[in-house]
Amino acid sequence: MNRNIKITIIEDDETIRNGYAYLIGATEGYEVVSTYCSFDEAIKKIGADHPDVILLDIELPGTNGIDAIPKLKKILPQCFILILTVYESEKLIFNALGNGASGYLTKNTPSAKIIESIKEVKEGGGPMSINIAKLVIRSFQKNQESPLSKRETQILELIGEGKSRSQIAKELFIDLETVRSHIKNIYNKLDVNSRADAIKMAKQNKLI
Amino acid sequence: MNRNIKITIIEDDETIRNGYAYLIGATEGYEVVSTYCSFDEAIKKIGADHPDVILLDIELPGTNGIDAIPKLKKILPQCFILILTVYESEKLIFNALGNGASGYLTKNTPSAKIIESIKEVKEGGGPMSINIAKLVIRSFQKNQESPLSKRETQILELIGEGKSRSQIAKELFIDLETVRSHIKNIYNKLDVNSRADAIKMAKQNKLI
DNA sequence: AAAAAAATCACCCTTTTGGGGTGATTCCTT
DNA sequence: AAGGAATCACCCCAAAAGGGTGATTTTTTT
Repeated sequence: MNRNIKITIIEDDETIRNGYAYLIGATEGYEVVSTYCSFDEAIKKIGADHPDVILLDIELPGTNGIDAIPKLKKILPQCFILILTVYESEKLIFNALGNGASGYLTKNTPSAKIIESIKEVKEGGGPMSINIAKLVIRSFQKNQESPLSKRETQILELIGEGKSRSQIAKELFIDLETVRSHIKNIYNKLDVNSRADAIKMAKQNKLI
Repeated sequence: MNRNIKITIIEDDETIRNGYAYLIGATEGYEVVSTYCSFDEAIKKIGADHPDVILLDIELPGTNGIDAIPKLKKILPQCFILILTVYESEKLIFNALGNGASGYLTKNTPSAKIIESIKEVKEGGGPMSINIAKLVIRSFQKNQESPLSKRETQILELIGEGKSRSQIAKELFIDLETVRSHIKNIYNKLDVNSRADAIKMAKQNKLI
């Protein structure tokens, strides 16, 4: 017989916390080993709980969920962290994933799906709600009607990699002056006058 | 009654092409309006087909699938493109999504899932095979055992945004010399001696 | 409490880079 | 034939980058 999947819930809203705990605990094969109302509470004892999966809220009193992720990972490196939140902000999601979260579910996710996601993540899959998947895909989509020409886009990409004019010139087999010329045109088109601003503008408008 | 979802398949392998065409065509609500064995063939006539969804192979003779995406999008801006391939390379997937593909399915995807994905993408969802989702999540995960300190990582990130020492100093409310010092330490730890190399190394090792 | 690591600042030095201006040529594509 | 794209040239100067060396103060870890 398989061991139960051990789950810890960190969520400040008591109703939601108890709701999830009941929901998950009532499911065959799942076991809620502990619940906490904040990360700062959790950190004291969670090491002894050794859960397989942590359901982590983002908006917590004290240490927020995003900052909590790496600290939890440090104590429980093998543990999978599932973010459960109402927000769908691009930055938040990417930060959470970047910090070591294994998945991201919004709170409107049906309970069956949450149970399924816990199992998925435990087995090495990457659960993402359809909304998150959409967001991620959109975040990759470049602007199709860029004001920049192909060459200009290419050069802006290299600038984004921190390369100097001369490095770019070498890489593209063109003259240093040509690179300068392209950069001037880029600055004109984007209405900026520095590398940092050009990169910022380009990323905002998904030109690179 | 709802209109059928119109599908075009661009795939060079005849067996696979016909297989998919049969499979999809036999499904209620789905209609294969055309099939092509290459993008260069397709481009001539696909405008008149106005499909809702294009199943696009990556490894095509002539123009490859990745380069084909923006060109297809230009002719059929409303059309969704689903990449169907054997490869799961990170770069390929991100390029495809960046060029305007709406989803990505590997060829071992069960046929039922393909049908479902077509519908999903048509309704604005973002279909991603579980493998792709994993890949995307992994691509966001930063290296947990970075040799760099927090401050160093932070500064390296700003360098990645093309910011100069003085800009970084202002942003972090520290002295220009301190920034220099951090950068020197970063260079030492990463064993590089330029911004571009540091960024490259950092991205390779997912330090930023 | 001691040791190690991280973060802070200082001043030496030289070469490279960056950004602005202005203009010209060639090559494609429309 | 016109316009955009890509190429190259030369003017200018201030700013930035990179290397070296060393020191102080916090913070973290042992």
